[in-house]
Amino acid sequence: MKSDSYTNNPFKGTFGSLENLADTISEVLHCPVTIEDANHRLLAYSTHENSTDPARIATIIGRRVPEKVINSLWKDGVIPELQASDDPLRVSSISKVGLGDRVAISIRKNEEILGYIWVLEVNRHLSDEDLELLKKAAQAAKNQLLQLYTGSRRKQESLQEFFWKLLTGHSRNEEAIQDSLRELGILPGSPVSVLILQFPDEIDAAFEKNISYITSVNQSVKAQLTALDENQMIMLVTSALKEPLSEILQAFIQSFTLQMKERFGVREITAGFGGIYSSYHLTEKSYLEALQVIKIKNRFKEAASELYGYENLGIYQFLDVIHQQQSASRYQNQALTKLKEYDRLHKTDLYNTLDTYLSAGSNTHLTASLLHIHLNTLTYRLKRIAEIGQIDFKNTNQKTMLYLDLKIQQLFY
Amino acid sequence: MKSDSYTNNPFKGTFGSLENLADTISEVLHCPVTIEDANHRLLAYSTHENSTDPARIATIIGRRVPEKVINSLWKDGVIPELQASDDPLRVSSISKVGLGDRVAISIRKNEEILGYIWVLEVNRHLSDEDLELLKKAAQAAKNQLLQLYTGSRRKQESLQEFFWKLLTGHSRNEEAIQDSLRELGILPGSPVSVLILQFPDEIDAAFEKNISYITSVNQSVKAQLTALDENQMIMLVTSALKEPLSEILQAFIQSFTLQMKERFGVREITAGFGGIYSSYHLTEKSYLEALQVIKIKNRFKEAASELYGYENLGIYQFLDVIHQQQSASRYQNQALTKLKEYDRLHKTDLYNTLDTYLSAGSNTHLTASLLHIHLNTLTYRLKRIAEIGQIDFKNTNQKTMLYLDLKIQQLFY
DNA sequence: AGAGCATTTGTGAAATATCACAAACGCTCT
DNA sequence: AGAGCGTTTGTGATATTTCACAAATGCTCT
Repeated sequence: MKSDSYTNNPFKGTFGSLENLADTISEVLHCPVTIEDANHRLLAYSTHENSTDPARIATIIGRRVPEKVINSLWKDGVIPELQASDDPLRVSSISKVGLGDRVAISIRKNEEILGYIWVLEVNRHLSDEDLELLKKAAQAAKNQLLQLYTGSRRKQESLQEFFWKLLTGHSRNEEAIQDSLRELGILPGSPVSVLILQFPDEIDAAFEKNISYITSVNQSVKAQLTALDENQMIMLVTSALKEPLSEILQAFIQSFTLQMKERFGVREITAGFGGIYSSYHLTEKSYLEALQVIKIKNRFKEAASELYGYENLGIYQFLDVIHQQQSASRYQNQALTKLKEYDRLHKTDLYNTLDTYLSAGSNTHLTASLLHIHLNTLTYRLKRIAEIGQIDFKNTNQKTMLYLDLKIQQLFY
Repeated sequence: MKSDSYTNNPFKGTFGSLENLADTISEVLHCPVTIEDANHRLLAYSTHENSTDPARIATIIGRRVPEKVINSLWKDGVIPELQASDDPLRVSSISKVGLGDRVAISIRKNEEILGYIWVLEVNRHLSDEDLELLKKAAQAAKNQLLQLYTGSRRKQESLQEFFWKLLTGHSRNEEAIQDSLRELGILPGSPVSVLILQFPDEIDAAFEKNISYITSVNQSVKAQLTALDENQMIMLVTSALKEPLSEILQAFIQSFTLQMKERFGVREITAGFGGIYSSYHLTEKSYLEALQVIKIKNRFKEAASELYGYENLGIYQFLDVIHQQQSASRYQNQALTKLKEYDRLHKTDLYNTLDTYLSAGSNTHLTASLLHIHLNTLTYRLKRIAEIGQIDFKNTNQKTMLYLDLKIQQLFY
């Protein structure tokens, strides 16, 4: 009878230490085990196994889960899902951050998160029974952790993790956010926006120092929160100046890119910021908008080179909704299709000519020089384009539609 | 006990005729009652009451519910809802078609609709108990109707009602639709589109004759189904010719409007057609698109005067999705706002000037003549517009955005 | 090879757009 | 009333676009 009970729940009773518990779980499941607190600080890890993955090694070495890994888990929605449930969650490997296949479960008392247990599936794939056992292990860990947190030691969220929670839209309550901000020593003040600085390569510690130096020296823009995501630096920015934030940010980006180039020889910085809002629960929106700006700038290098703010994106703000509607109704721009077909058959360049011409605001001179062709060549081509594509260049509606469709095709195909 | 059972269900037992049943229901509920078959043909009506409404009078006179009323009930989703449930449905008065407040219930055997009972709430508002009684009345009517439909007399849908079912998207199964069409003597053939002809006034019988004459004389376009909706004639059209249907329809509309003007002196006809599809379950889509065309043509009289097909709407296809996205993100075009404010303060006409200029494809000559102003006046205004609105007329993105925003404001405000 | 076609380049004239400047108009404010 | 400002109209010079036509080039097909 006792043996039976043991098989059912090998984690009954108190263990001397969390290390003992980690080892026991590891023994039962035959997998490496890590136990973290709610802030992803390492509490204990099993020692019997040798095979493991880079993320676990880094966690053990640093006695904390690397920010990179935490960010990635937030972005993929893993942590929110863990926090919302008592059940184990299988997490597929994320090689980008050195994370192998694993199963995780949260340690919770009621709704409060106390920590997490991670089980690496290096040796074997956990069965449904194993997952049941893991739930029991989490129960056992709960008691241990409650003893650890003796009233005074409340959950202290890291700035970074809090920021990721905002960025991924997992904090919706404006008042709660403002309270947290004050606790974290940040004065929640007037309009903020999410600014993304994207560099050619992944940002390492030394490089981050350089960036931080330039941003902190700058007086106009204040970064309330900062996070790194591969080659992007993400900042929640505001300003004490009275000028519109969009202008301040624009000026900041220009001076920043200039300084990075002059001082550290870094070129090819793409920077953009999302909408400017007065509520922190719109941080995710602003972040997504900033990402959209970055995407557009990468696609339309020259045309969008002077664009930094989402609100200034112009038509680029709407290309995706138009595209969605077009896909739904199986729309195809006949003129463009015909031109492409003609180009293919005759090895001509009408499609690109039309794009350049329209993008150049129907300016023949400019277009010809951009294409390095004779003015008359251009006019000839335009005549052919009008014929083949049944285009009336005096019809603004049609011309606008062509322009939009051209940009959509460049963005999505 | 017997009396009790009678109170519970006064409609038990068979009645000699449906008229008797109608009178009994009317007595119990103190309201006028009408019973129709599945095709809205009058089967019986109560005679004890005198107060009634125009729709009921017309139904009794014509021994059928007027098409106008049926169409209206389809458009409002009343009939689909009745058909889907055994419960009574309260229908608010639709004064446009002479319909007073009433309660309706379908008479069904399993999923098959046998008919409907209508109760006019002229004297009193029916209570929940009354509605329960009505359900029982429908049960009683079921038995009567089943005797009426003796096997051979199946439900024969009218062309019009079938068409409305298509137009309102209540027929989704393509095969079933095609079967129905064949039954109705229509050969389901190649691409169809929904064409709407809109006239200045409501279409009466005499006028319908004139329309029908012109459409039937025409050889290129064939109307498979037709319906009237106030001042609109709605047609499901196809063609035997091999030219693209859009071109045929365009030519047809032009000749139709010309003939209506010459022969009957009818001006101000707005015509448009939706997408051209090869599947009948897309009829609703095509109908909605045709309605969109009509809407655009009414808003942008001159600019859209040569547009008839949805596929040729160009930017007008997307103004609504762009507008939705803009509303969601509380977007406002700063330049336009500033210009409007300036106009208000200085009693100038910059906003309209910009609109005309952009719509005229940035052609100064044309714009000046359209506005009846001197060329130099225009150039001066453009300079001011650029200053005030911070507009760079060489920036195509910005110009396009302005153009779109102008059209959106005209469409939605 | 060479006819046939689409394309590119060159030239010049006519139509349009752009710019600079001056004068006149109309409204508001003191 | 008249100064001040913004607006409109007029004139002329200059730049740009558009059009017509001719010639040269390049490619394909037989």
